[in-house]
Amino acid sequence: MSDSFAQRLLDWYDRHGRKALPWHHDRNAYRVWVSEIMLQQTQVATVIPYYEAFMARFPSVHALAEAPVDDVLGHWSGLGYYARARNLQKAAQQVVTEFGGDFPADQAQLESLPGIGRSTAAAILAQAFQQRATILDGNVKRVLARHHAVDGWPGQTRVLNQLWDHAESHTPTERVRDYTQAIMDLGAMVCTRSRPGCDTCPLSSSCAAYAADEATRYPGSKPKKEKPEKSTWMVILEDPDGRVLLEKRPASGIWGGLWSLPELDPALESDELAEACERSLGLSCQDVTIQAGFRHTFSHYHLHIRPALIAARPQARVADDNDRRWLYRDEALALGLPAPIRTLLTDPGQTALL
DNA sequence: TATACGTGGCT
DNA sequence: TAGCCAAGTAT
Repeated sequence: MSDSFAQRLLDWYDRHGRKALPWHHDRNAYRVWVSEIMLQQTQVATVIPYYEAFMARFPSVHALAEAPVDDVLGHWSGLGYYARARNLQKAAQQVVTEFGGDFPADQAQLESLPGIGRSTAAAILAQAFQQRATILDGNVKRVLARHHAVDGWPGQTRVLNQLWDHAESHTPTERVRDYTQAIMDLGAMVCTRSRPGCDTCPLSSSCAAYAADEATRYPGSKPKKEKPEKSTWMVILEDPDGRVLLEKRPASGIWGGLWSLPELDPALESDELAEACERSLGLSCQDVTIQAGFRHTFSHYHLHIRPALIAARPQARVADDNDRRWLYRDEALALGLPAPIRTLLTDPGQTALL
């Protein structure tokens, strides 16, 4: 065992740690990997129901590799960061073709797979293979920034490198799987962002921030920047049968790869929408109704969404049948609709449309 | 190095 | 309540 830091953490874990999360049973590299990807920037309570449904549908790396991508995205819909889902399937296909269906127990080879970075590779090594490896997620950053009174925002390379150094130096050679879970659990349950439970923390006796009574000063906060305001038209094109036109979004950008209502150039005036639909979608429209807009806030900008209900004339046809489909709402919900668009389609209270 | 990428919980 | 943040990675 390395230092008393790790030992105190393990003793605490034995009494208070989380040991019955869904990915803790039937533990193998595939199950650990899926959980780690879902848990990136996403809280445990949010992940659990998605994880259960995902594993029921894609129980093995082969099942995931062979599935239609819309099926994978559909199971991810509502979780956010959809590149994770597309990368997940790409990586599954690579594991099958390049590694014979077995995840490599090697840091560099794991990192060669899309969506797996330094910390996720280490988590898989520790959790699935019980190999000594060092993780550094948000919880660990907070614990270490406080324990060593590391100044500055972890987004800065200098600060990040310091945290990695501390993380490496504390990683024990024995019980790495439990240690890795322990330091994350401590961050999630005791060394929380606000109101940390220093009174019950096993590390308080050596914690520099606690000694200075300044736990919440660490880690340093991100410099704040003004979020730009963007705007878009979202058109609810309805054909005489009551079907709605959806289009598959490009793989990059917001809601990448998901099916959503078509967007139109925000510079268009409302009386130009019908003509714009005819031009860009190749179908004839009538009866444009502008709905109340609403603002949606993302990590880096605000988006003002202006919904427009447009009736398509009978026998309307669109170009690009692969990328655009007329669908009844129930069918639409089975696809990878992102949550805000799903709300538009299903919540009459919000839009007074449907 | 900075920015893009989502959604939901917390204060 | 509006802003901050969460089991990070890719570009």
